[in-house]
Amino acid sequence: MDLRSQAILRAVIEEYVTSAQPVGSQALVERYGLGVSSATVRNILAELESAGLLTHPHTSAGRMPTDAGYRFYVETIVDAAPLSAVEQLMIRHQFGQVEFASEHWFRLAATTLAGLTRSAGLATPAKPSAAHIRRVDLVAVNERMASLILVLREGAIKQATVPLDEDDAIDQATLNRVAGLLNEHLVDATATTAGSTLSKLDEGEPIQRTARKVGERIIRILDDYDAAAVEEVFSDGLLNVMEAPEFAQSDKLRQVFTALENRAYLGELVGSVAGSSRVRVLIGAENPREEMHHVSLVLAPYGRPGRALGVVGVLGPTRMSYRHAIGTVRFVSGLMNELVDHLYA
Amino acid sequence: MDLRSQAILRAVIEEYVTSAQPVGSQALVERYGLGVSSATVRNILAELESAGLLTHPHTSAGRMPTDAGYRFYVETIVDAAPLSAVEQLMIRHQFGQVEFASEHWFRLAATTLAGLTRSAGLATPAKPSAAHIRRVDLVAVNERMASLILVLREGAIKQATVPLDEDDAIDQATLNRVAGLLNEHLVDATATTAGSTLSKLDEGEPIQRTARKVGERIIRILDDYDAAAVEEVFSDGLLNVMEAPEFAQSDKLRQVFTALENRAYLGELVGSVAGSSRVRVLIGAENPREEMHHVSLVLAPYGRPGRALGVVGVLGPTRMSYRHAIGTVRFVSGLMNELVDHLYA
DNA sequence: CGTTAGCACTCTCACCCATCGAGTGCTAAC
DNA sequence: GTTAGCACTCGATGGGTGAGAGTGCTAACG
Repeated sequence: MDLRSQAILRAVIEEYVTSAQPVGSQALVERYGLGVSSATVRNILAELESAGLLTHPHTSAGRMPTDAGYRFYVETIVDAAPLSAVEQLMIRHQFGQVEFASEHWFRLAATTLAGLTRSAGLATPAKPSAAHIRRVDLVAVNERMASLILVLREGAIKQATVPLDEDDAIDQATLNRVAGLLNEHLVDATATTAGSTLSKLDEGEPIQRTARKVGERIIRILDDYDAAAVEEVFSDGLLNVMEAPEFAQSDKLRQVFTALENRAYLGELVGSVAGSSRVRVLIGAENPREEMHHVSLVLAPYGRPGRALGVVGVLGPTRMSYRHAIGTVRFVSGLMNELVDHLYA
Repeated sequence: MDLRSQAILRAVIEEYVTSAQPVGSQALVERYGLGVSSATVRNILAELESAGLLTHPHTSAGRMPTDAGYRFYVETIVDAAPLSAVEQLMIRHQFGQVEFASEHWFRLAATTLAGLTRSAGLATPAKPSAAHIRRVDLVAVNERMASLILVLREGAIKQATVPLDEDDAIDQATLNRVAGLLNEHLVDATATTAGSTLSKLDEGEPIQRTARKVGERIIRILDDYDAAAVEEVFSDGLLNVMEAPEFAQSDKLRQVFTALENRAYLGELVGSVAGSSRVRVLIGAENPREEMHHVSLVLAPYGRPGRALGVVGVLGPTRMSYRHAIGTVRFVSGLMNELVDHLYA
């Protein structure tokens, strides 16, 4: 496609993104220094339309981009707009303020994305392919119950109660010895390796027997953690999307919200992105989900392939600033990469 | 007010709650066996209107309740509708499925309320007036940093990193001794009592010196926890509210959502409810917040007065089924009471 | 041959107006 | 006190109209 046509397509898209109104040939000539008359622009607009990149809501209206138009724009016309140094610094600072645990970061990522793009921010926690034990702790609750606290290398903390029999060790001092034993043997273990380690414990010895019982509970927790699909998707700034004029009659948006509540769908989405290592853009009807045909997603994975993977991204109207969104998502996913790396360093 | 008028007010409200349309005298006579003609009903409707309990959108339209009408209905005409035994059992079962920690319960409470009332469910965690230490644990991260894990009796787990100097104890074995010392002295302490206990430690002895340093960090965590306003308000089912026809043009609802994002406002709300021990109903313009004039809140506190207090509730259009909402909120707050009691038993 | 001016044409939007019907409020009779 | 009857009000609906925006086409231009 010739360069002038590209410039005009770009102008149409960028005008439409800000105004949310179909763009006429006149307006283009006036607002963008194209150096040609409106008639010429009209000819080109007609070509772009027959190429499927623009449409017409009706004969006497201006042009607006199609999904294919946005796709072409994203892939060939513009590059992502990187964040300014100031913005980058501010975001890094914010991440420095929260506790050092992946459980907290992903929420902040969603909030940050929402604020920067004035769209909805989405993020999932970095889910490890197999969680590793970092620390085991036992606290006596009463004569029949202990509270188990399990710290994972991934930054998560899990808590559970373990019932104890009469022949188990039940006072805090003994529980401390049990926990000591478990820490000695299970640090850095996963669900799989923990199993074989435990089987070596001596059933005859009381401390070891209790340790084994607790260990089995630990394995159940790890299994649950590993097996859970998308454990949680945090979203923020859905309000921003509500403010877009195309969603004034909230019908379309309600469908989007409903789709977002569907765990299975989110799981698919995350899965589809996790493979690649780049920012993925899903424009309108490119999304297999019918309800999402009026919105676009800009998603990127973060974390360590094969270890822990999460996804961050932005959801907005198809009429969104892809340049800005892609740049922002790229930066945030990069930052999350760094953070997760620290957990494994 | 005479009984027949009450019956008619009740009929208007219950009809309006389901139909969302102004109710005419004819419809009332047909659908509710009132035993009088529509003309008589009209006379009474006019009285109810001059009493301020009903309005008119315009001359030739039916009647709809005012906020005062709903208020009268809630206070004198109907009682709360208790949940069926089956529903109660199902809910109890669900709460049995999640981990035993107040941090999880309040989310489930919001989700449950949303589902049962088909409105938005709100819940805050039970915030203790002063958090109590239940367990301290230290894990070596590297030569310069330890990870501090603090378990509170209230069910919360806090994590922080503690920087260590050269002259501190830094290997895991030593950290275990430090943690042991802290557990020995600080279990059941609050921020206040922990301070005086720590000051008794001997600065000359290395283990005790490190313990003191960690202890100071612990106090900071406790202070933050105690001082935090409403730490979190979890809401679920905002979509249910979006589906109400009065919010078809999403403008009003957007204001509500914006108000809900305001922490300070939520703090006020929670504070206002925490005092009483009953279900509190805030109907439309009774709410001091202008943005909330088109919605109603049904709130109830839970927890132990003077110890840990949280709030659960429902947000819906003023045109909501108060009977059902009040019954449901009452049950859920009662259930949460039981659960929190277990933490202190 | 690409570019441009001119112009007829199309379609939406906003506005007006008449009609319709639901529901009221009043009056007079029961 | 209750009811039938009736005039009246006011929103909703639908058709008609004019203005305006923007197109597509044609013919002239460099």
